[in-house]
Amino acid sequence: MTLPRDFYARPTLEVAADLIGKVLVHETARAITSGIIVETEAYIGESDPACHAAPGPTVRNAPLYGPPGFAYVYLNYGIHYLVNAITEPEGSPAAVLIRALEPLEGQAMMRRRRQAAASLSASSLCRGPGNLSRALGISLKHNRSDLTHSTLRIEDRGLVRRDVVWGPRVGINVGVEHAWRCYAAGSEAVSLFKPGTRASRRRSQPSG
DNA sequence: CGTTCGATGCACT
DNA sequence: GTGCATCGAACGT
Repeated sequence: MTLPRDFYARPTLEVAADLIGKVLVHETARAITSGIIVETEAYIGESDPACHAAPGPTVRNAPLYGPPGFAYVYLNYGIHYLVNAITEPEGSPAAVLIRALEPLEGQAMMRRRRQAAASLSASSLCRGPGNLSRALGISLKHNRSDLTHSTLRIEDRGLVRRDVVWGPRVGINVGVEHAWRCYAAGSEAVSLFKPGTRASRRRSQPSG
């Protein structure tokens, strides 16, 4: 079943944990692509410096202030679309970023959309927030779409509950003190899975 | 194996 | 004009 709105109208950390093991689905005329959510991050309120609501309401971050259960999609680094699910009651700006999926349906279409080499493993197809958007064909036009009533949705398929691990959010330089990243223990589809390689990436600081 | 850096577009100042 | 909630190629060990 598709997750109802009250699933999202809760504290963001609860939603972030409960989304692990649910299924993100994008249905088009051509194909259904879907995957099991194995990694999320919470972005909570104007006091969270890494949250897009930190500067207060703007045109861009308006979906964060809207009702829960809607998608907040935006372009990052000019290249990647990032998918969030709006949480908490309307007026309380918060969201969960979906960072990685284990591919379920439509793997052939995912490979086509990503123009992936045949050697690319299935667990790499939707590893990372930019990659999963590309594999599922999600773009800016999905911003503000209703995750409870649209071709882009999140379903509960009654899959076995996963062990969930919390850690610091990645890819940001502020708000690092919060352990608001959450992932399924042992999943190879989780981003930065290989210890010591991808995990050690850091943004270089301009030196004076 | 580890780390660095360019691509690329838009919101915000 | 600046700085991103990223990715992967390229380079140095």
